[in-house]
Amino acid sequence: MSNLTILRTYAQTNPAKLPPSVLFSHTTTSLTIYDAFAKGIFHFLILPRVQAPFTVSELSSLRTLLRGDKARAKQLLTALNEDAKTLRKEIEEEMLDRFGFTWGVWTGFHGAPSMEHLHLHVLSDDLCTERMNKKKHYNSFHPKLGFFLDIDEVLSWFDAEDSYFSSMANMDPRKHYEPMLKEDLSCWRCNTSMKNIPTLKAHLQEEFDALAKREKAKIERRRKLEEKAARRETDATE
DNA sequence: GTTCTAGAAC
DNA sequence: GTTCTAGAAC
Repeated sequence: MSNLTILRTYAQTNPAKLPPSVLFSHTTTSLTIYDAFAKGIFHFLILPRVQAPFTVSELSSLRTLLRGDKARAKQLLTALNEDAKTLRKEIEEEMLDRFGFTWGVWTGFHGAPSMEHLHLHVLSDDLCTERMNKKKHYNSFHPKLGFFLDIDEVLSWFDAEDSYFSSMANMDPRKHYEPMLKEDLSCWRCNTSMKNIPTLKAHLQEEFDALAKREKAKIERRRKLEEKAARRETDATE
């Protein structure tokens, strides 16, 4: 099976036949799969299943979708966005269970995707997993570079002027998006420039650890306050 | 995606 | 000398 079209194959397969190592969940219109090369601790892809009136080729990428019927595209993206909201809640529950706090989860498309078939990334913003090894991996998710297209931003194009919408829909991936992957490395949280990937990853890990500490302390403070309030309540009724 | 490697950076 | 990147080949 070709790597470039594996997502297309999944999108055309009966979900019951997909292995649990691939499939996380599905609905009548979409599949949520684990990203095989997770760049965040949590990293999923939501794919639209191939169903009329959509054709395989219209669902090839965000670009092909946006260049097709506009109303239909908006409806499909809105549905994917709803699936993503549900998924984000599930991710946050698991974050609390496994890590004791929650952190950011991003939802968006790559401007120049490397695989066929529309796929919406839903990933946690830690970005220093084992699979994060190359500048282009990191830059493809950097929220300030423009390669990663947040779904809310994409949906906002539908409410903009037609000329703007069509300019975004017709953007040349090779000319517009691909050069962004070569930008210098910088921390997306604090903007500090980083000389290479190992340095960046160590820095991101520090940022993450500091965030974990702050967030857990916040949760603990809240818990203590609630405990105190509950105690006062009991005292008052005694 | 991975592996290999030349050359740059340190 | 070692670490790291980036491009080519697969």
